[in-house]
Amino acid sequence: MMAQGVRPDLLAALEDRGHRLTSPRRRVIDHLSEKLEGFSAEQVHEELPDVGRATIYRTIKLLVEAGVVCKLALPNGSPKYSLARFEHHHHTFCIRCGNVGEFRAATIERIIRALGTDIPGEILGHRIEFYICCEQCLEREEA
Amino acid sequence: MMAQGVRPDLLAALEDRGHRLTSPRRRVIDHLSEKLEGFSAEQVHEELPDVGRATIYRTIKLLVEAGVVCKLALPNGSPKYSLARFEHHHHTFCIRCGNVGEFRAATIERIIRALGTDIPGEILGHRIEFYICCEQCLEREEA
DNA sequence: CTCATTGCAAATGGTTTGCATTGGG
DNA sequence: CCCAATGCAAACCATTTGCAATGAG
Repeated sequence: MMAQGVRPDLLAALEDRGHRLTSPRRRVIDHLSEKLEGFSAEQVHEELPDVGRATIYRTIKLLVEAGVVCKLALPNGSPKYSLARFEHHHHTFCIRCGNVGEFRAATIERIIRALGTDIPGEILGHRIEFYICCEQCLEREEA
Repeated sequence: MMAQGVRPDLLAALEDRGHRLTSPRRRVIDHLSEKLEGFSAEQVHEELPDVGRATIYRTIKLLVEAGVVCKLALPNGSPKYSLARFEHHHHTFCIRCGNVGEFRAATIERIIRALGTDIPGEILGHRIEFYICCEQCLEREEA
């Protein structure tokens, strides 16, 4: 796993909204910047034991509000988060290892717009999730 | 709201799986049978005060496992449930009143199958949710 | 200097569980 | 009769909040 430095959009998310760049927040952002996969709030707390639990939850919430981190509600278990890579996208969730991925598909958006007639009321947003067995887990299975 | 009697599929869901048709369970099923819209477990508990909270949660869980009730995880707030009306379907969630609806769209399924190539790994399932302002709320707004 | 932010610990809230009692088959 | 199911209360667990202390700008 290669370090790529702090993600500038995470820092900007706080600065642009007038939040202070305190050292606990910087620690959280530095840590999340390395994340290539989905994570839970509690997991981040375990990985950064000397940042207060409340601060971790509060910082993640700020990042979600700013749109640079996505919150994924799962049918069971606590919510998973992931760094937003694309402007608008959907998620994949590996039911084996729990990793959250991201994908964008213009096709889907077009269909969904056409689908408006099937839906009673005004469509304000949508969410699409794919439950998958990811490539790594498939490989692991073959081995 | 017109009573339509107990939904036979809810009763069958318990019988077929070897669960007893006790009177608390029958109370829950009778009550849910009248539900035209989404509900939360806690809401059912309020509406049936003399059925133990634990029994309500346990019964709903049985019905979800049997596939006759759907569990809808929302990005915030507790899960909502709804009676399953179609074999395979997706949900609409009104962000004003919180009502959960159901719709089926064969088109979507076809597209999704074609989309497999965009997704790394094996697709095992999917979920689509629409966040809407439902017709009732739109009307209410106009008034 | 001042006020946003922190960190702890306590509170919260929905859900689950342990266990003695009950009642369906 | 017997074991599954109940109901209460306590336990759980992730998340939130109150509040005094702290530190960024």
